[in-house]
Amino acid sequence: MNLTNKTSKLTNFKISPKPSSTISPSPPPPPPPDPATIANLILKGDNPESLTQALHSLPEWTPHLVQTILKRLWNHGPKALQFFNLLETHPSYRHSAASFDHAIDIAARLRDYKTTWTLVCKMRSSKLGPTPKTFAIITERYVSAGKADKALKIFLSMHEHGCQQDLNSFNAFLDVLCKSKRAEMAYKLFKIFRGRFKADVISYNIIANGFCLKKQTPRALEVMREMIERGLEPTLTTYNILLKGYFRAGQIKEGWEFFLQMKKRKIEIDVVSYTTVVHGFGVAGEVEKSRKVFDEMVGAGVLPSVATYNALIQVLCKKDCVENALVVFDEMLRRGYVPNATTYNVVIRGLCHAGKMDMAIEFMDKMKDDCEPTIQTFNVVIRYYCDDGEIEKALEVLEKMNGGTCLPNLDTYNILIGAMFVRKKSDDLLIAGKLLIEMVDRGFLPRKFTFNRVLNGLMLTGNQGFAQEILRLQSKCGSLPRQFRL
DNA sequence: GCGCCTACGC
Repeated sequence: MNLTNKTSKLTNFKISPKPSSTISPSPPPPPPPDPATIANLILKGDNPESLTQALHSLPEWTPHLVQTILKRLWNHGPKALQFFNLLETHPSYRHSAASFDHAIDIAARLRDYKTTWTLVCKMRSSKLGPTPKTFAIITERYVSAGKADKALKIFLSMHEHGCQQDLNSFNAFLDVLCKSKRAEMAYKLFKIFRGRFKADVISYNIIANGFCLKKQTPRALEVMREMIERGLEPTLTTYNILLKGYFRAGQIKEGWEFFLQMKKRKIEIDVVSYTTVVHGFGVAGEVEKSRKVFDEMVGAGVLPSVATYNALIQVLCKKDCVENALVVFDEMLRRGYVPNATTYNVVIRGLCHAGKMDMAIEFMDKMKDDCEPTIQTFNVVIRYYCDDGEIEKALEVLEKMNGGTCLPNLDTYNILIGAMFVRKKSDDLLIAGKLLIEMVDRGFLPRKFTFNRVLNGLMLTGNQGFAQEILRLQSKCGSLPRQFRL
């Protein structure tokens, strides 16, 4: 047995089998394994054999623990899949359907379709699926990779994988198309298949929302009329979709009139409607109207949600000043609301934008009492440090990420690499090269522009050798699976 | 299964 450093590290964290020197007759059970520790072990473990051994020797694997670790490794696709594969040979643990879905999502995001379908086959032979959820994930990834036709074929062949299509999966597929701005294609398919799947209000809502996302409110209205003609009653969701559509398309007046019409027709306006209007007015620069609607809703017997507060706080940050936003933030706390990650991210962005970096960092620490910082939190702070020329501080934040909760994503790398050119320092270019290698290693594909920029920089600063290395990496990337934004 | 809040189109 070859016990490496990595395995003894496990002992330090007390997640290996109990020590033999127990005094009490019934020793307390070992503490549950800490997901962060295990995730870091996987990230650092470059020796697959010792890693396998370490993971297999863990006392209790649960689907929940596996899920948590996969989530943590989300921005390191190759490592996440390695982890998933290593557990497949575990003597007793068996993957759950949810873990399979997660691994399939990661493989498809890496555009590693061979692995994706291998996992689907394994899922089937373990009698865990594939489920409609699995197909929603796969088709979404194909569509966002620009392969909508392939996604359609996959949807239509679901039954060959032992998964029957029904109205729910049809709606889910339409939604995938609409969310990636393919409302026209979704609408065509909808017309072809609505009889076969007995399209319902939700199908119509999805299509209407698809047109709204493309700022085509007249088309969305058409869809709504069509549903009425066919004897389906629009729901509050239908109206809220249209309402949002007007504001998103910049039709503020139309949006407000639509809202008044909803009131007039005695439609029970809910917190979503109000949040839409508060946000819509604010984004259009109508801060006073935004506030007025916010104040009105309580009188109308509709309580604001955290999302409503988030909308108002964001509006004040962007169109008024961060100080007034903080007043609302405090008011929210006084009324017993628990801010979520969006609340903090909005406030942190506002503080950064106002040049109050120290306060932003304070909020980032305070945030941990209520929720975990997200990738957006880190990216905002890194971006503003870079803009301020505080490259070292930005890199410190990156270090923190790699040692902790949230791994850097494509945006993080793009922001940082971009910042390595402002000081015209040779050392910065070396860091840019290192970051480029790291991001490729983690399954992100840099744009051609990024490669060329780093190459030029390295050549100009006399780092020909390193430039050669980057060049080799670039040619290797041509055949690598591609990954893009989340 | 759809709708509100971070982030949005170059």
